[in-house]
Amino acid sequence: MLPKGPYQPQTTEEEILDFWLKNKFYSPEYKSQKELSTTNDENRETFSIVLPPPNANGNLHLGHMSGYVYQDLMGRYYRMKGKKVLLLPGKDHAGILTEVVFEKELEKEGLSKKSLGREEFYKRCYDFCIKNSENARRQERNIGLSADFDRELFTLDPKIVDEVLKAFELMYEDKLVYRDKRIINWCPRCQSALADIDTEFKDSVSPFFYFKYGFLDPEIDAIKIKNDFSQMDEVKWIFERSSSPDGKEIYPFAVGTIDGGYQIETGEMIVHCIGYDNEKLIKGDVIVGKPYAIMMRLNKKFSLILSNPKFDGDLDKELTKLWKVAESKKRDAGIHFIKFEDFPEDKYYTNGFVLGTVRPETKFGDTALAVDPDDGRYKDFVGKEFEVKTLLGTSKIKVIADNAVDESFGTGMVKVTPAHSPEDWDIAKRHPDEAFPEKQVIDFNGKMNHLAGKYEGLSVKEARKVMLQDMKTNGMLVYLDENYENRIRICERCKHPIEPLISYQWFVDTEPLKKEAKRLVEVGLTEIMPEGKKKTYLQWMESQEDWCITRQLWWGYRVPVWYKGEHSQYITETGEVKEKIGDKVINNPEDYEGLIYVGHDNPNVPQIYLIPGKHGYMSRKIFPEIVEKYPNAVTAEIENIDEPSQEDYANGLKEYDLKNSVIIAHSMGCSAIINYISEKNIPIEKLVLIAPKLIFKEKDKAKRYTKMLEDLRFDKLKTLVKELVIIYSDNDEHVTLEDINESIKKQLPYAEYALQKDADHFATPKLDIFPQYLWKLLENQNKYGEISVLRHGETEYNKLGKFHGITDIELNQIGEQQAQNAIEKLDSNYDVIITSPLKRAHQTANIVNEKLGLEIIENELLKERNFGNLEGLTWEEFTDKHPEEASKNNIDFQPALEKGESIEAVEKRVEEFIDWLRKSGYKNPLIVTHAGIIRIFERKLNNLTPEQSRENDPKNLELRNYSLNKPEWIQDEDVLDTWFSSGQWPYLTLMVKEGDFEEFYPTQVMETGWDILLFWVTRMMLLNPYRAKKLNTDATDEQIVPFKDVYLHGLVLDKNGVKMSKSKGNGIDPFEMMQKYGTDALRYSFVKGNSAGQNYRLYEEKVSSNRNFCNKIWNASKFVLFNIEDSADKLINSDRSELEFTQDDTEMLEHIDNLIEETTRRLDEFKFGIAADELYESFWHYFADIYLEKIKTRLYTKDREGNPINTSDEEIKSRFAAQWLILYSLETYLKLLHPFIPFLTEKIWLSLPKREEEAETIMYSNWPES
RNA sequence: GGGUGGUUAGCUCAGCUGGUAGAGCAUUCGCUUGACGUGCGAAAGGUCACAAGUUCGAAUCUUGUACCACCCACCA
Repeated sequence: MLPKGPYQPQTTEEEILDFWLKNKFYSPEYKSQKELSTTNDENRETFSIVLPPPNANGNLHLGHMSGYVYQDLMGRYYRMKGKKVLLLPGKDHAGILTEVVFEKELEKEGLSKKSLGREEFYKRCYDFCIKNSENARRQERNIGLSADFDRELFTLDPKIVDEVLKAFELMYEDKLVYRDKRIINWCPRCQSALADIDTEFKDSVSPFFYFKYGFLDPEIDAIKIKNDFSQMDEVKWIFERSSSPDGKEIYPFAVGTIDGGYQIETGEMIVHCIGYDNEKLIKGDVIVGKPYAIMMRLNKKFSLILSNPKFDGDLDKELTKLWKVAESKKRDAGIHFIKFEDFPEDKYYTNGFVLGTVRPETKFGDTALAVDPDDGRYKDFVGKEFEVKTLLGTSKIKVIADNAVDESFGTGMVKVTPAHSPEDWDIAKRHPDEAFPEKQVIDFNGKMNHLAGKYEGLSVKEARKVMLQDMKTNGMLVYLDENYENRIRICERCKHPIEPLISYQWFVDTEPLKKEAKRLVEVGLTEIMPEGKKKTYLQWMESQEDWCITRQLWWGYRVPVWYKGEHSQYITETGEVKEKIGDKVINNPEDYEGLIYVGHDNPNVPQIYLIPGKHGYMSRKIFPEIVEKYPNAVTAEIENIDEPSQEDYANGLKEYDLKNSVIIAHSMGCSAIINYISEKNIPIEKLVLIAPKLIFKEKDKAKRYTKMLEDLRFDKLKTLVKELVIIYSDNDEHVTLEDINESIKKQLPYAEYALQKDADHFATPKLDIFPQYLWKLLENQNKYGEISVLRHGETEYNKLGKFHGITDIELNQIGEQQAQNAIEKLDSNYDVIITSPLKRAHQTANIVNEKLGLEIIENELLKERNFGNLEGLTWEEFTDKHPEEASKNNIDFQPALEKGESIEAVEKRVEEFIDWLRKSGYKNPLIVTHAGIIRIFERKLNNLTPEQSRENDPKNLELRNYSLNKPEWIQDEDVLDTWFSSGQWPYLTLMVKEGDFEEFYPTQVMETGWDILLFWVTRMMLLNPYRAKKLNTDATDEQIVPFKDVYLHGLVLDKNGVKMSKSKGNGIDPFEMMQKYGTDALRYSFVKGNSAGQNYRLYEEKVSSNRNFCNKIWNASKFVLFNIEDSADKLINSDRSELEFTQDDTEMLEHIDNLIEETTRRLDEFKFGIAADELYESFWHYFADIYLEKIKTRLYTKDREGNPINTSDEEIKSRFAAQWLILYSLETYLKLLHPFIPFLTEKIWLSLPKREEEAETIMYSNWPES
C-alpha cells in the first residue's frame, strides 16, 4: 500500500536509489530472478552507451544532466526489452582547463607550478581531480543514472594512459603522427600551443597603422582634391539622391555630384553633407557648402565632406556619426577621414607602398608583399623585388599576387609575415617558388627578439607604442586609424592574447583518417541525428587540417617520445625556427633518424626479464628485490617450475618479447634461455647468468657442465648477446675455479664475470652476494660515476648566524673537530679531492685528507655565493633591513642584494663545474664546498625545486652523493591534447575490462550535445575505427565504427533563450530543482516535447507542471491499489480472455494497445519528446480523467450510506473485469513511463501484486507488447 | 564568404510518411465530502512569417523572399 497524501519525492527517491544500488541492478552482468529462472541469456543482445565524461574537476550542471537523462532513458528502455545494457561512466582530466584551475588553487596556498616540480604537481592535481569528482559522482547516482559505476574510469587511470600512449606509438609507426614545424596558436602566458578550439575571440579597438613601405601613393588624388578645395569658401553642388542605397533610411547627409561634374580618374566624386536639414535634401536642391574634410578609402575612392555654412553644431561629432553609418553599411576599414586642417601632404604623401596593419611589430618578419592578382594598381609591381625603407634601415622585398588578398580592403596590399600570421603562412606555402624563409621576430615569451633590432626585448605592446613614435618622426606613418575594430584571438582559459608562432610540435596526419570517417557516415554505418548535423560533420571532414596534438603543459599524458640528448627549439640569426637534438640540428625529417624513440617505456632502462631456475629459488628471493628497484622487470612464468623441461621454458618464454632486453637467468634458467635465444635468433642487450653450474652437483654431472660450457653455442651467443655476465660460486669440489675461469676466458673473452669464494650452498648461493654487483650491472649509463659532496666545518660566522659568502673565515675549533670526526664516515675509494678555495673548505679538505692521502685540487667555481652588502650581517640585522625578504626566507632566489652575485650566476657557475667534472675523467671525486653550492647540486643533480633544496639544507660535514650521469634518452616535456584521449574514449573504456570490447563494441548510441559534435564526435570517428582495425585487421566496417547512432540533444537555455552560464548567473541549479520538485519531474522536463538537436528552454514552471504529473500518477495508483486490494491474488492469476469487458473496457484496452505500439515506435526512432508527450496525455487525460471516472461506480462496494452495492453475480463479474483492467493498465503505464520517470514508477511497481513471470524490479520487467 | 536551424494560441514549444490545428504555462467561468485543489469540469484564444508552385486537398512537399538564432572560415 502506498502512504496517503501527495507524492513525496525526496524520501521515495532515497529509498529506491538505495534499493537499486544495493542490488547492483546497473551492472550488465546482473541477472534478474526472472532471467535466472528462464533460459540462459548468454546470447542476449547488448546495448551499450559510453557516457561522455564530464570534467573531473567540477560539478555537474544542467547540460550534463540532460545528457544523462537521455542516455539513461535509452538504457532503461533497452534493459526492459531484454538487452544486456551497459552505460559506461567516466571522468575527463580536461587538460588545460584543469591545469589553469589548479594553478589558481595553488596560488591561494602561495605555491606555484614550478615550485612544486612536475611530479608533485601532477600528484596533487590528480588528487584534486579525484576529490572534486566525488561530488559529480554522487550527483550522477542521485539523478538515477543507471550506469555501471563499478566500471567507472578516469582518463588518467593507468590502464587508460597505457592505451592512449599506445595509440601514439601505433600512429607513429604508421606515420600518422609526425613531428614538424608549423604556425600554431601560442599562449605566452600558458607557454603552450593551443588548438583553434582552445582559443576564442575578443572584440577590440586597436590602432590600425597605414604606413609606407617604398613607392606607390594612391593618396595622390586626395592631395589633388584637397588642393582643389581647401582654399574655397563655398562650392555649389546638385543634390542627387536622398536615401540610402537600399532605399530605406534617410541619412542626415546625402550623396550627390558636384555642380559641374567634378571628375577624378575613376569616375564621379562622391560628396557627403553635414549640417543640412533632411527635408531639403529629400526634395533635391542645389546646396552651397564649405569643403571641410575628405573621406578617403585607400582603394582610390574619395568623398568630399561638405558642411553647411550655417550649421552651428559640432562638425567633428557629425563627422564621427557619418563614419559610423558609412562603416555599418559595409565593413570597410579602408575608410578614414582627414580634415583639411590635419592634412600635411607635403610630409606624408610621397612615393611608397602603403600598407595597413594592426600589428606593425611583425613587420620585421615580412618576407614579401602580396596583392590581389586582379588589382590593376599594383599589376606592374608583381614579381619584382624592391628595396624599401624600413624602421631598421632598408631591405629588399618582393611583390607577389595571391587571391587571399582583397583588393578593396585597406590598401589592397598586404605584408606577408609567415611566422606570425596563419594566413600569411598559407600564402607563403602557396608560393614555394619565392622560397620564403620564415622570419620569427617574436619569441616564445611574447617579446621582440634580435631581429627586431633596437626593439629587441620589448613586449609586443611596448614595441608597437615605440614604433608608432618612430614611424611618426621618420615619416613612415601615413595615417593612424584609432578606432579600428577587430577581433583578437585570446586563450580560452587565461584570456591572454594569442601569438601565432612557428613551432615544432607533434601532429596527426588526419587525411586518411578523415577519409575513412567520412565514408563510414556516408554509407550509413554511423547515423547522425538530427539529419541536418550530418552535413556539418561531413564538411568538417573535408576542411580540417592536420591536428596539433602536443600541449606544453604538465597535466595530461606525457608524450611517449624520447630524444637522444637535450632537445630544444630556438630562433636562428636569420629568424628561422630550428630544433636541436643533442648537438644535431634538424634540417629535414630524415634528420630525426635515430634521435627519436617512441614508446612509453623508458628507453634508458631496457626491459629486464628474470628467468627463474628450477624450484624458482632466485625468483622467490632476489627477483622480487630486482622488481622493486626496476619496476619494468618481469619475472617469466614457467609451468612446472619444480620439474621444468626445456619445453616448459620455451612455452613460458614465448609470451615475452625478449628482443634487445636485459635477461637475468638463474641456474637451470641459464641453459634454457641460451637454448631459446640461440634457436630463435633473438638479439639480447645484456645476459646475466647466475650460478649456471649449480644444477650439477655430482662429479660426472660437473664434467658434463664443463662440456656444456663448451657446447653452449658460444659462437652463436657472441653474435646475439652484446654483453654477457656470469656470476657463479666456486666451492664445487669437483670443478676447480681455475677450470671454470680458464674455460670462460677461452670461450668468452668478452664476458664479464664475478667470482664468489664463499657461497655456502650450491643451489642457493648466498643471496647477499649479488645485489650490489647486480645493481651496478643494470645501470645503463655508468659513464661518469658518482661524486660525494661534503660541506665544510663550522666557523665563527656560522656560530653567530652571520651571512658569509666570500668572506674568508677559518674554521673554529668545533669546525676542526667536526672534520676530524667525519674522517671515519668516509669511504676510501675516492680518486681526488676538489675543494672551494675559501679557507673553511680547504681546511676541511686538508683534515679529512689526513687519512685519505689524495691530491687536493682547488676550483674557483665551488666558491660560496657572494652576498655583497649582506656579508657579515646577522640574521636579525638582515630581518630589520629587509623584513619582507626575511619573512619569505627566500634569500636564495630574490635577495635584497645591491651588490653580490645573483642566484642565476651561481647556478651557471655550478653547471659549469659539473660540466668540467664530467670531462675531467675523475670517477669518484670528493668535493668540499658550501651550503649554497650544495643546494644548487640538489637542484641540478637531484631535481629538487628551489623550495625543496632550501628545506633540505646540509649541516656541517654532511656528506651527500650524486650521480653525474645524464640519461641518454630524454623524454619530451609535452603532454597530449585532451581530445586525443577522449577521441578514443569508446575504444579505451571497453579495452580496460577483459571481454568488454568483444561484447560491447561498437556501442549503439553516442548521445551528446550538438555543440560538441565537431570537437568530440568527429575525433572519435577519426581514431576509434583506426584502433579497432589495428586490433583486428579482418574487422568489417560494421565492427570498427565506435557507435551506430549519434543522437545530439539540444542545449539547455534559460527562460529567455540565453545559454546558461555561471558568469551570466542565469543558471538553474539542477539539484535545487530536484530538491524542490523531485528528480523525476526534472528528468521529465528535459525530455517532454523536445526534439533532437533543438535547444530548449528550461524554467521552473515546466518542472513544477511535471511534478504535478508525477503526483497524478501517484494518486491514480493509490486509487487503483485501494480498489483491487480485496482480489489482488485472484487478479494476477486471471486470464484476460475469461473476463467480461464492457464497451468502456474495450476502448481502454484498445487505447492501451495503441499507446504501447506508439511509445515503442517513438522510442525506437529516437522521438523521445513525442513519446513523453503522448504518455502524459494518455495517462492523465484518458486513463485518469475518463476511464477511471467512468468505472468508479463499478468498483465501489458500498454506497454513501454504507450499504453494500454491486452484489449481484453480474455486477461482481463486471467489477472484477474493471479491477483487472485498471491493474493491467497501471502496470503497463508504469513500464512505459519507467524510462522517463524511474523512481516513482519503481516505487509503485514494488507495491503492486507481483506476477510470477515478472522481475523483482521494474528495471528488468518485461516491456509491454500490444 | 560558406553552412545549419528557426518563424505555429499571450508566453514556451510539439506536430512535417499532406486530409478540417495540439500541449504546458497564463487567462475567463464553474466545482467543498469517497485517488488527487500539485485537483475536476468547461471556455476563450491561431487565415501555422510572406509569396509562388505541386495537389481534389499544404502548417506539412518544391522554389523564392524577409526576419531571428547559431556554427565554420576570414578580418592584412
